[in-house]
Amino acid sequence: MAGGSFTLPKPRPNGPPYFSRNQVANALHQVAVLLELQGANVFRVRSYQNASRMLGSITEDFGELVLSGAIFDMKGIGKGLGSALTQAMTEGQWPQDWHDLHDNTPPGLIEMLGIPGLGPKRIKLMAEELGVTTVAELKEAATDNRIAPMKGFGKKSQQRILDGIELLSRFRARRRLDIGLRYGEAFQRKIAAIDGVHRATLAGSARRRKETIGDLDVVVSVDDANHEAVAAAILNLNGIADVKGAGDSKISLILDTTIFDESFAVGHIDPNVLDAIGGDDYEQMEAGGTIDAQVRLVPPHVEPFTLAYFTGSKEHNIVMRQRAIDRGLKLNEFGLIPEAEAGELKGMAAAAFSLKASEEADIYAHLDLAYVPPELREDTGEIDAAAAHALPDLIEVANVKGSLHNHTTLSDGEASLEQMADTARKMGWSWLGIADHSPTLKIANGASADDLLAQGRTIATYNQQWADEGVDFRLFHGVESDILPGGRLDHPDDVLAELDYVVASVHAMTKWRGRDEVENTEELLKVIDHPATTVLGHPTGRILQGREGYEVDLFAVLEHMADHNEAGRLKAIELNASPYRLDLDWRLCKHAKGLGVPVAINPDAHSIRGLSDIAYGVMAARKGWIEPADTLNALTGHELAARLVA
DNA sequence: GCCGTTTTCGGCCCGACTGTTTTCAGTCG
Repeated sequence: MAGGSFTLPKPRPNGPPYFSRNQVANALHQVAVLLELQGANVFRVRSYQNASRMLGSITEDFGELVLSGAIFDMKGIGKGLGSALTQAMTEGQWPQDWHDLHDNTPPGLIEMLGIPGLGPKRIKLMAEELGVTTVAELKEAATDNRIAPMKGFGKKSQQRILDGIELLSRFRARRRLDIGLRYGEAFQRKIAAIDGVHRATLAGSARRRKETIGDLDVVVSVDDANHEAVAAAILNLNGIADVKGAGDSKISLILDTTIFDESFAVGHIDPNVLDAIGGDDYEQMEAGGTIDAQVRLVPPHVEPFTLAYFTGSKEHNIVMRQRAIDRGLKLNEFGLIPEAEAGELKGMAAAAFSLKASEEADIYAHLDLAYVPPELREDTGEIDAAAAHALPDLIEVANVKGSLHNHTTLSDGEASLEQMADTARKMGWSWLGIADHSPTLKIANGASADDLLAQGRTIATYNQQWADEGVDFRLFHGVESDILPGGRLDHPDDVLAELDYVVASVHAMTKWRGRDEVENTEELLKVIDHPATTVLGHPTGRILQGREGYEVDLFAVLEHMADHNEAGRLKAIELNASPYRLDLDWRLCKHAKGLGVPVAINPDAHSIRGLSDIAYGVMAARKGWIEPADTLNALTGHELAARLVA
């Protein structure tokens, strides 16, 4: 989750506290992975993972939590982890055995975990028996037929490892949300159209709207009488490159682009960004390609349980099951079964005694919970909120009235000001913000101050025209200003004063990625302090599956922005809606919301088509617990104008 | 490693599938 290499974070120079919450969560995650590879007790591993995830979802000031000792009261933090974290935060030292774990684990083994079908046990065994410590050595061992003869392995395992290494190098095993959804929805539609299918639903991480998707899950409800025929029809669909396995209730297969009836075109990304992340290679990776899919066939009365089960997340399911156990019930993919009645029966047989559910909501109701939208099912507090009937009323695309960060032909956009405004109106928006690039970003044809001011005069003319005609639409005029050294903006103050707002963004990625978290964070705090800055654009600069963002303590940045907002100065954080970015990460949205920092969901559109990327931004915002009132997008043009002046 | 008003020890979610076995371990979600 937190970016950076797989090494324990270095303490900041001016502690205590010596580490940011990001860094601690990251360190805990690393230790969990390393312990797994050492063959440690799985429950011990889980406690590190739980602690790491918990840190990502708390809203309290983490440094204070540790320094005051309140950390020991957090669920999932006991004596061991509590004192380890306290020592780290107050003295700047990770426990010695965490360092030892790193020293004793070749990095290649961590990489091997990304190979499908390989887990910690078998990686450890191969390292011990064959001495392989890198993916390259593993490939060599498989090619030399040294893996198949090992106990517990065989020809098929060996081949699967070779295939997995190939996959790892091509896709890093996951696809972006937009790509995964396109495959998933195409596949789901084809299955739904088969005779005898009651319902086909896309489940898994695609339904939860994760920013990347490992494989697709489709839950299909079908009467027993049609089960076999439907299974056969699915295997005959176009778009299936390979069938990996077909059991009674589960079909595993690989889809390729022939699943699409129309031609497969990928989304748009700035050419300059594309170049920076490998250009053709990156495009090829996403255009050509395959995705794994699993189909589960179940009878209709079982389907809600199966759908809930395969929507996950795994962590959410674990908490749900525990809640069921507390009520004398057993929850699985077949039902919610009273322990006493089912006795020794298992699986579908026990499901005959299940409580009834015709929709997922019934399952939650049986457990005294409000229905939890799929996006929230990550075990980051949604169960407690559902128990208290305090779940957020999540934002929807229909709530969006406009967006602030969009480009025109004045810099590197494909569409004119008029075309962008026209499209926004057709989408039902009542306002649109134009923020073209600033002069320093030459590669994106950054506009000069004169051209920018001329654009402003054009916008004023249009706004007057619409007002005269009684049209409920207006343009806001801003700029996407590069953040220059020292946290300065890219135009003189008198030019900035002419604008409605400024989106301040980092583009000098090489420089920013070469620096540490402390320096980067300080620069951002400075640019936020500039009176003209309204929105912090794509806050980490990450490109999903392309490059990591620069190191930054976004918790500190958000807290700083919160101070400004409390003093009445609007400082919003962007959730860049491009499916290539989705930056701010959804995991931090909830934190922004808790601090009262408005979220600006921005398509960063470089074309009229780019405006529709708002949908992905809304998906990520929903995942981050965002309600309409937490955003700038749900404001009317009139309301936004008032906020920008204040 | 965490947790606990039936507990400070002995649990910790659950089942399917695969490939390897001949009753099961590993992986996955």
